[in-house]
Amino acid sequence: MSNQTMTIGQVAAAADVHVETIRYYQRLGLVGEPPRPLGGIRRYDDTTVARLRFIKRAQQLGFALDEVRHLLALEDGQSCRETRALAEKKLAVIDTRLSDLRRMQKSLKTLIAECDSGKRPRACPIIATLTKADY
Amino acid sequence: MSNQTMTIGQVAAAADVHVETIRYYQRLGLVGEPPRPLGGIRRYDDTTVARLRFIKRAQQLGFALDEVRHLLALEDGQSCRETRALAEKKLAVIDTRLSDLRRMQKSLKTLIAECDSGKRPRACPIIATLTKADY
DNA sequence: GTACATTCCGTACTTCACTACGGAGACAAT
DNA sequence: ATTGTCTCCGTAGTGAAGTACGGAATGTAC
Repeated sequence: MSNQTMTIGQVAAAADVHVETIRYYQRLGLVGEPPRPLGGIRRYDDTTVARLRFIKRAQQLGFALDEVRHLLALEDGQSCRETRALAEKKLAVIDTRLSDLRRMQKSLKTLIAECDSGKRPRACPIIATLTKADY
Repeated sequence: MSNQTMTIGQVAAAADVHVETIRYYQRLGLVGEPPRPLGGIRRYDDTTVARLRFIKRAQQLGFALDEVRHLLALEDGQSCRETRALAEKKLAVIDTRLSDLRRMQKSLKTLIAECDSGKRPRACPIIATLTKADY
């Protein structure tokens, strides 16, 4: 299963992305292009599938493709020192993202709770709150 | 201060957005366009500033402009229930995102710790870590 | 009353992450 | 060996959320 046997379409199906997306990532250099046998078709193995899944998950975590490129450099890089530094930078990004999201979560929870506690004023408290003071 | 006295530029400054953004929102129907006195300039009052701040905060909470349009439409109608539903949908998205990020944070922290303890395997385990887990 | 800043309005450009399209060549099944 | 599906490659279009540009009119300051 690890030898180059899959077509791009099979890789796409396995990673649950579109063929065109793979080709787009290849253009961006996020995914490699195996050599094309003269007058033939490129073949892939499951490391490409793994890479695509990685990209997908990183994206779901809110990383832009440009940042994913750096994450992938962790995998491709040889220098432990460099790898560590990158990992730490990404960790800081994640920490920031987490606290941003926690703030949003808290606001929304409060708003919903106010909605539920029948003691709401005339207007919807969500609207009222959003209309009011600066965060 | 509540009568139509401000120019679009003053409104923009007060709400901390660009003039062009206001005009863009006007095109989208998120912000109204006061009538233009013949051969004159439109004047705004601070309700427009409030509206722009509302849009900004809703965006910070993760609402897309299209959803903001919905929120604004509900502002006059009393359908708190609908607004609540919208907020709850956003909250669910944020919750998912948070747990994904926490997982990523944990992975990276582990990675960095392994780096420090010097017993890191030959290859960077990031892709292995993130690829294996079924998110 | 002239210089400079703003407004108005339309159109076009930007970035991100794809998605679609079109035509030629390749491969697999009948 | 013909049909049909895939692959390859380039270019172009999409949608979200603006941002930039340019020319004419209008407003303000000195």
